[in-house]
Amino acid sequence: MLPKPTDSELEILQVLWENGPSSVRFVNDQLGERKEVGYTTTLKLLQIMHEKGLVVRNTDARSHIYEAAVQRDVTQRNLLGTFVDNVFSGSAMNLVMQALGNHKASREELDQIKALIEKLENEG
Amino acid sequence: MLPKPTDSELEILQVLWENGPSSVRFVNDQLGERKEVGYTTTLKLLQIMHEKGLVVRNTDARSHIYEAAVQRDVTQRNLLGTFVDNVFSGSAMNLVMQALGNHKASREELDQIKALIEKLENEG
DNA sequence: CCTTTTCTACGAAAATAATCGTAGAAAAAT
DNA sequence: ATTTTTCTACGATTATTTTCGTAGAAAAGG
Repeated sequence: MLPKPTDSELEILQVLWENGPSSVRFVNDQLGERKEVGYTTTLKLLQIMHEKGLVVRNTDARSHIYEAAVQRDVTQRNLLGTFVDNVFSGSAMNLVMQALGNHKASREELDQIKALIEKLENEG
Repeated sequence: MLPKPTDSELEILQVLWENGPSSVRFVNDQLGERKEVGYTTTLKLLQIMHEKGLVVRNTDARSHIYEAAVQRDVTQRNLLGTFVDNVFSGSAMNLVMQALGNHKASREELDQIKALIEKLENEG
């Protein structure tokens, strides 16, 4: 089983998920738009993530190209699971209620959710 | 602004939220039901949490009584906020869909959510 | 060519979190 | 009364995460 990405690793994964295979330079530039971060810091993190198996890389060219080795939705699901356990004592419904109640949802979003619920009702 | 509780601190807060003001011994016993943890570890954590302002304590008796200084739902809301940012790029709806789709929700739970949605629709 | 820039690798420091050992006081047990 | 148990305080250690400096090779620029 792959280890859980840390917060910093997650920031990098977001970049890779949204932009596909990328060089260290590119990832670092993307991160740099939100907060200052040293180049070798990003490099080191990507190397660690490579050791962990969170990313794969192509070292043909001098500047290596990194790519996410874990799927976005799978990772989100895993992290969501432990988050629900830690913060909501395992009650996903509790979390949903909290998220819905707090977020200003648009009509379209609410409709989406209603559709999903009906689908679930017809399955179960 | 109070600092965000760490994972271990959160475990302790769960105990305090569910049982009200408690001694170190009681908290430690509760935690001990799920995993082995040294008494002084729990003590130390509670002392740190006290410094941070996450708990208040009564030191009248020899064994001090600790109480959560942060509300459960407020804390959950805060943590949910940063979690949504970190893992779901800020999209709470995305998280809700993921949570709903993945969780085996009971009919009662689904009804609850539908009711909440309708309430939201009538407000917005 | 020679200089400057751009890489990777590696190690280590800094920051944060978690765990525990020991000492000494107070209370409880015998 | 003496021993044993139960506390707190405090410091230190360990583990984990994050950050960065330096060295040396490769590429690019002049």
